[in-house]
Amino acid sequence: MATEYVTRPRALISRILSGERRYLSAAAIHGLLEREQAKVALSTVYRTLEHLQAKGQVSARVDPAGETTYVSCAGDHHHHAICRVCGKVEDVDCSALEAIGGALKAHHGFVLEDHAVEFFGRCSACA
Amino acid sequence: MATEYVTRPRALISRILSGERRYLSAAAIHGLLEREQAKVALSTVYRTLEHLQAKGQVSARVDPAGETTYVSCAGDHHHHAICRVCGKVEDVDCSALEAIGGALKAHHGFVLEDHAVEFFGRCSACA
DNA sequence: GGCCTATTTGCGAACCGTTAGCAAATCCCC
DNA sequence: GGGGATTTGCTAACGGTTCGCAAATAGGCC
Repeated sequence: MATEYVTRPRALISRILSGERRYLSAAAIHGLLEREQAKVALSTVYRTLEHLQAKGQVSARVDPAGETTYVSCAGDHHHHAICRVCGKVEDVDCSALEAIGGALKAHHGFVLEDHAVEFFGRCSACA
Repeated sequence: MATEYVTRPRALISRILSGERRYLSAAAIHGLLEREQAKVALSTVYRTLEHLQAKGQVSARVDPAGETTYVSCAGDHHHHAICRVCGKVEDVDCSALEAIGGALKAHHGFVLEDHAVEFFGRCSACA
């Protein structure tokens, strides 16, 4: 059965992700690895990202250009505020949204099951 | 200067989009056109979609698989509730979100400039 | 420490949605 | 109907992502 190995590429990628609180593409991570002389194949980066996602340690976002990007991320339900200048990601809880469920039901007969929210602006350092 | 032509492919695609209130991929639209014997090149579908987007008549969304999908859509600021069963899209105004700006500023020093929201659930017909 | 087997990696080719180049067709206006 | 700008169709290229398979690695066991 599926025993899980801790390998060098996985350790490196996990470290990079928890250090950089920004959405990074697979190619960007691959680039950072090269910069520190670590030879890891791009396909390994993709597979590791998929693996970390399955473990709930990373969440993914597809940017408007269609490129998938990744941040390290605790598992519980929350949203992200993304700085347009430096890319920094802040965790946002928004219980405010639950309230909208009632309005959707009343106006459209729509039963709300889930939602996705992203905030864009400037973080404290870039304001 | 850029005079704008109304052509057969553009008319067909506009009609399909305003008829189907669901997010459709370029390939899906191309398929619908074929089904009605209209011969339009896939690249024309892409160009028309880009054109309609620029005119503010269509809005795009990149699905988790990275495929871009399109709906006809009025210009003013609102969000979409997407039925998970039939794909139907309802327009949702959510002034409730404006309130979150204050909390973001207070907790993280984050200056909110914009947001993106999507709701998922079941529409009245599919509930 | 060395061995064994399942897991993971690296490489390259394949894939798929999307974009670009260019000649032919189309639209609009006079 | 004629003429010039815009749009289309076709095909090839592109960029990100996935896949297949043999070589390398992790980790338990003697």
